[in-house]
Amino acid sequence: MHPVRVRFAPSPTGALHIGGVRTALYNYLLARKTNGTMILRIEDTDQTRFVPGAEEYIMKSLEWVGIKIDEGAAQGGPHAPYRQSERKAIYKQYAQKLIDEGNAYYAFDSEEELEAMRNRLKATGSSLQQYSATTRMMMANSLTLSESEVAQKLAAGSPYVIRLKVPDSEEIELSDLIRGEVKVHSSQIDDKVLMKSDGMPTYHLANVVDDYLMQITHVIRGEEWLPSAPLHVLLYRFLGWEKQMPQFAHLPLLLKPDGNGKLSKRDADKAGFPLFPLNWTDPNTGELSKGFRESGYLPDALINFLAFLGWNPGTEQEIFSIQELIDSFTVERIGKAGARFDILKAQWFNQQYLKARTNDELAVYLLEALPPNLCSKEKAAKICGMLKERVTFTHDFATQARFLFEAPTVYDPQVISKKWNDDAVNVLTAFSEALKKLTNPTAEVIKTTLEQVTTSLNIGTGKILQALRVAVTGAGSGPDLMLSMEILGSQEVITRIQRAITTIKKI
RNA sequence: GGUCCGUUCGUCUAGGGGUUAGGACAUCAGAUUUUCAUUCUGGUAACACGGGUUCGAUUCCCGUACGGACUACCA
Repeated sequence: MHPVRVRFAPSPTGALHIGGVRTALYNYLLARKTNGTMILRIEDTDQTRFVPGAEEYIMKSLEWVGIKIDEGAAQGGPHAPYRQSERKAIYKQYAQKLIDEGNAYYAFDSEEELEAMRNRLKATGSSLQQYSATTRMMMANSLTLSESEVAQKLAAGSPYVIRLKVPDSEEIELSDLIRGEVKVHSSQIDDKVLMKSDGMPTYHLANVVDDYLMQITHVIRGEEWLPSAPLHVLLYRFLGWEKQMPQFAHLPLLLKPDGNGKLSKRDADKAGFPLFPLNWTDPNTGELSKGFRESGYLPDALINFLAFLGWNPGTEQEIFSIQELIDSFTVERIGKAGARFDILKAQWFNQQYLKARTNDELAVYLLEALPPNLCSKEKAAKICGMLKERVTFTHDFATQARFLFEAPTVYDPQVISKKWNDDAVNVLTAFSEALKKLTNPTAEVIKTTLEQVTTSLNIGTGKILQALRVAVTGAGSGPDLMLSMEILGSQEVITRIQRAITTIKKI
């Protein structure tokens, strides 16, 4: 396949939704697979929805998940600027071309007039309440007004928009890589606003102009754009760019985990999982939205999970590195139906990736949760090695390792009532005595020591193991006890056993 | 309402005119681990419905139902 030029084009109106991350991912995979170019274009044409920090957030998020941008607002490139607000003059020029050639027109209607038009149409029982071929001649625009009236209004600075003059009766065909041929009749499309009264273009114009100018070969975007894709085809045609029109691929939506509909923040909050890559605090409301990173997910696990929501390689392999995804990705294997977001599956992926990390890599997650200088790197790596089979999230290391740094203050009452008895106390007493004779014993040595004690007292090791565990850790279950005691050190183990014997007696 | 898109186990999905409809997550049972977790083995579980076409349809066609997206001077 020839090198593609693809773009991810978010608008900086808030945190980057996980669905957006998947769109970016599919674009990225295709770019890398074909040795093509990945472009990040900031679509900030809506000044009213601008949110400070959102653009930086998007960039940081993509960086975290490992999607590297070749051309974009931050890295520049041959088609700079990559921020639409900085390309205002460019759009204006093409809007003018459309007007000059009779494919667009000025419209001066106020909001109230538009509202009145829609109500009028509604009252007649019309199925469409649109500014279109059937209604445009009843409105205030350069089609109905005389040339001098229009010139006068323009000169007087009356607010206006530029609308596309959609042909009234024509079948518009478009070919989608995922859905095949899609046909829409032009009567269903309204005379979309191309330039807003503030001088900014709308998405429709800006997107077509930029995709052409930036030589985009494939437009991979969410399914919500499918209904307006025929409009974009029209725009390419009127601008004389039909031969250079990119190929379209409209991705299936990410759906709510239960019930139906597009996945939203509400659903995520309700089900208690994040919906954004990184933590995000809304500058206006101060509301904090949890990120996958802060919730303990690994970026490559998240990417693997996301890649499989709407795409699959056709083999039985489930775990894919980003490079493997790049190698096996094809748009042909993208599905058509929306995919439910199943956080349990994401957790499983995370667990698999955590297990595959080296102990040294994992040590970072433990260390960052601990007070400085409490634990050496080597010790942290050892602890993580012991714990890695039992964790789902990065923060699990710290919570599960807690007993190694803090002696228990409470003891699991269930274990005590079932397993704490004279035999246990006898073994523990003798065991701690035996430990005193050892220096830095390994798990192996500790184990044989314990077995020697139990055999000499003629008590099964299994009978008292739970008691030992509860004495040392406070809990009835946990990681390998012998290894835990090795890490704790014999002195600490002795102290804990003795404390347990005296405190539990009182209960 | 209209337009467009979609529909295989609970979920993500493979498959495709004749298959014991395959895998993964979840779930259940057993084994291992003298705990829990991990791991292993096994089980339950799906072609939305109705018509065609055909010797045969889950697969192709048409409807119906259901679901979704869109229907802004938002993207």
